[in-house]
Amino acid sequence: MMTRDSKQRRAILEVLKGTNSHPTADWIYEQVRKKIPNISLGTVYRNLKVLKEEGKILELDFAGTVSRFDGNITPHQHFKCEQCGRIFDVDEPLRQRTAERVALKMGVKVFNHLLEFRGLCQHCQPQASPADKQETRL
Amino acid sequence: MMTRDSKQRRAILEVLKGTNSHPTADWIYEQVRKKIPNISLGTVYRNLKVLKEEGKILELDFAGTVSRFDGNITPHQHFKCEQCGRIFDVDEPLRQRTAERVALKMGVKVFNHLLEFRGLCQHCQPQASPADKQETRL
DNA sequence: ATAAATGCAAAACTTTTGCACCCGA
DNA sequence: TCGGGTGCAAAAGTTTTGCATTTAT
Repeated sequence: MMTRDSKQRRAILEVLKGTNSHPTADWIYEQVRKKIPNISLGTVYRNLKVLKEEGKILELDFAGTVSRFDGNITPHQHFKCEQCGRIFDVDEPLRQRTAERVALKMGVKVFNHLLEFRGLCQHCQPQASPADKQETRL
Repeated sequence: MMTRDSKQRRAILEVLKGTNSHPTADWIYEQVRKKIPNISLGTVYRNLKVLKEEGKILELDFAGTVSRFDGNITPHQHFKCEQCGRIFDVDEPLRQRTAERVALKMGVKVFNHLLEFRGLCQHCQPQASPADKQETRL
C-alpha cells in the first residue's frame, strides 16, 4: 500500500513532535482541530495507526484504558504517577546490551524497549512536615 | 472503607494466581464462571480494581485497548510480540539500584517498575531458511 | 444491623468501520 | 485517472455505574 500525503496527517505528526507530553488521541484531535476545524476523530485514529506502522511515532499503553502516543521514538523511560496519572520522561538510558541479551536468550527480535517506573510524583506525595502545613491531598 | 470477603473475590484472585499468562478481564470472567456461573462481568471489574488497590495484583497496560492483569507482583519484565500480541515473561532482573537512583533524582516515590521489550516472538518471525519451507506468516 | 458486595442492565467511553465523496501523485 | 485519504455516523468493544437485593461481619 502506497501511503500518500495529506495536511491532516502532517498536522497530526506536527502536534505530536511539538510536545513532550504523552497525549491521548482525543487531545491530539483537539489540538489539530485548531488548525483544521472539521477534521474527524476517525481520521486522527487512522493516521496515528499509519504513523505508528511507519515507525514515526510510538504508541504507549500505560494509561489504563486510553492509549497514549509519543513523538519521541528513541528508546526511553517513563515514570507514571499512580495517583494523578501523569507520565514523565526519565533520563536513565537502558543499555542496549540488555536488549541484545534478551533477544539471544529468548530467540526473539527486539525492536524497542520501554521502562516504566510507577509511584507517586512530587506533587502527589503526602507532605507531613510539621512546620509548613500544606493542603492535604488524599 | 472496610473491605469484606466474598467467594467471588477469592475466586478471581485464585484464577489470577494460578496462571502465568496475562489475562484480560474478560478471560478471567470466563474462567471464574466455570465455578460461579452467574457471576457478573461488573463484579469482575470491581474486584480487579480492589485487588489492584490492595496491591495483590498488577494491572498491565501493555496491550493496546484492553487491560491485562498479572498475579505476579514482584518487579519483572515482559516481552510483547507486536504481531500476535502475546506477552511473555522475561527473566532479566532489573537492579533495585536503578529505581533508587530515579527516585532520588526526580524526587518521586517508586513503588514498582516494569520493563517492556517489543518485537517479534519466535513464532512470528519470518523464516527464510531455504531447506525447510514453513507456512508463510504475514 | 449495617455497610460492603453482587447481579443485572443501562450508560459512558474509546476505537473501529462502512460508505460516498475528495484529492494527491 | 485511480487509489489512498477524509468526514460523517453507526457500530463494536471495553469499562463503569445506578439500583435493588444479598451477604459477611
